Amino acid sequence: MKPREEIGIAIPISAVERETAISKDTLRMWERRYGFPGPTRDQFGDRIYPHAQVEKLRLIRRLMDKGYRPGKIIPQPYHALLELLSGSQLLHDNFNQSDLITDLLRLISEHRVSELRSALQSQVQNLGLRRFILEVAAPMTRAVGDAWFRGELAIFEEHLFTEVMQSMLRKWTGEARSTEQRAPRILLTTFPNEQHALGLLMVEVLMAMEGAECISFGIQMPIADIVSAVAAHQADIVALSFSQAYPRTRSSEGIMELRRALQPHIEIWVGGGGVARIKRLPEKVMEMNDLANIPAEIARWRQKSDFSR
Amino acid sequence: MKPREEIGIAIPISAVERETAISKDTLRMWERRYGFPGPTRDQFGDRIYPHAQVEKLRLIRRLMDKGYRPGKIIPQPYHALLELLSGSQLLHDNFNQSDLITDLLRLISEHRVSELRSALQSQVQNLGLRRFILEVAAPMTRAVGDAWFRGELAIFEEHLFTEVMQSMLRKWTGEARSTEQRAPRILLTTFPNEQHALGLLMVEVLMAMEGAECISFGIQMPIADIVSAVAAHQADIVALSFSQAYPRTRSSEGIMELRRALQPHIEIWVGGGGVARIKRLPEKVMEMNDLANIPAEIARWRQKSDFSR
DNA sequence: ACGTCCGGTCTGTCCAACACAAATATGAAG
DNA sequence: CTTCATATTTGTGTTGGACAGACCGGACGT
Repeated sequence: MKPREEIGIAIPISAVERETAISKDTLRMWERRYGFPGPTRDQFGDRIYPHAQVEKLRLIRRLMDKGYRPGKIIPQPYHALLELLSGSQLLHDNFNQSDLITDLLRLISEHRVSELRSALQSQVQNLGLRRFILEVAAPMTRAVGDAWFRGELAIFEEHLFTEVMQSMLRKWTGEARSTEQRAPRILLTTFPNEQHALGLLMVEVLMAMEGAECISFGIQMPIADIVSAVAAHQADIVALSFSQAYPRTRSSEGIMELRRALQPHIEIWVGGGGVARIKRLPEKVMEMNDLANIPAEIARWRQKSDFSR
Repeated sequence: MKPREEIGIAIPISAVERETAISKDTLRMWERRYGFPGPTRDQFGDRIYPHAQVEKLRLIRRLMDKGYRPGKIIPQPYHALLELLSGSQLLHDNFNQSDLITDLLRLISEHRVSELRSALQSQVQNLGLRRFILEVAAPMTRAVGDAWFRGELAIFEEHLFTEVMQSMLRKWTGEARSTEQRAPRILLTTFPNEQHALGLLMVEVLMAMEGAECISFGIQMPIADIVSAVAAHQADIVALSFSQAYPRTRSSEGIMELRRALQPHIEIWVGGGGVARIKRLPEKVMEMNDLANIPAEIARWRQKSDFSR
């Protein structure tokens, strides 16, 4: 139990773990192996990390998410890493970023909340819910995450965007629907420590539009509880969402554990930036790499279901 | 990096951390100090925890959230802990629990989701939004938390209730309102590590009904960010929600830090089960011990504001 | 040219044992 | 009953080491 006075500019190891999502063990290991980070010590001999080092760690974390390996990037100076990042990603993303997204981002950074809200609302009117999610909500969520990372948005501005978008999406969830077809009953959730709820919500709305019976449990559900809930609600499919930041080992390990615990006829669908990087998924797990595929997958399930009946 | 074969019924330490939210370090420390948990070892000498021990750990975790200390409860056998759990709060709460709440709880435990949803919906119709929140949503949130604690509801059932209620409440947030009176601009959020969003949502809806301009940042906002956001959005009031489980020291310390960082004319309103137990609140902090007081407080603010103009 | 197998290197997570500040309980004195 | 000082409890930090599995690059066969 060692909370103590903030040291102004330098933060303790637990705070670094929270901010960078790099575990304490790994931070100490890097220090031993690569000589970075090289935190100073406080009056009790505990590590405290200066702001600049934390910034570099964030950069490293982001590059690792893109596939770079620690040994190659940790020894390099900050500016070289920045170049790597802009070389790999900025071009691609800014290129496809529509004017609309850019305008909406500006509304966020200028704190014009009500204008943001009405701009989004009118997009829903124009495009319809389905295209709104695919062409506005999803790209914007990605753009906001990237802008936060590049320091163009404060974390609280990202939070605010999340809230506004959540309010909009929730309006279309959880309403009773009746369809002639057999509706797959889909249980939606995320693993523990996953904080991002937006991806899940977008999926929920899209699935509901296809006539699926969605039961969302929100974020952070222990695996054992997922198993109980599947049994209790007689779900046909479990849909899991993983954000970019979710540790690869955790996600693939967790998915395998879940696959083993569930009966084979229960399908597992996974999606989000956090699964794109996983190389080997277990058998009998569906990767949804594009929200636009949801209708096709639900149709496939219905066909399979009719056939086996 | 040590993913390896699951041993069927026993799980490695990382999985226990994920499932119980007790850190690896703490698990090892308890083993040394109290002799529990006593995991067996796999072929590599790593700890693997049998299912029964994980269940006891979950129980311990719940009791600690209610204020029990590890040293007192860890040595006790499983059944004794179960008794502690059911004995602690049962009397008081069942006494003034209305039939309606009891019925709704039954719908949750029997997994009749769509019926729960329509039952709630019709309550909104009957009572109006304001009375619905005060007389149904708030007491139910408390009842569900208690039922979970007593083991009558699984955690996934509490999650599901939260999602359903959130969907309902979100429908009334974030809509543009225009009032003649000067609307206080209210920033809503919680401190880091606070997971409960429902209280905040209920407050948001009630405040919005009084014509306040609510800007909700969702949960888990660092204090420094709150300060920046107040400046950016020129908020008049910061409203914070604390759930029962929130550590007392963190809340009172955090509130004091926030009070020091904000200009004196910015009001701080705090509420929720987590502040009821705090003895000394700093000067110039409003405690909202009842949701029903919100209209009066907003009226007070308007009067004060008119006067000082 | 392309796929596949195989050694060597890289890397994160686990282990042990200990240290100690802060939180909490306990008991004494006003 | 409150207040203050002292004792106990408890989580998080420390060092240093081990090693399984992921990853890379070269050799080989088709």
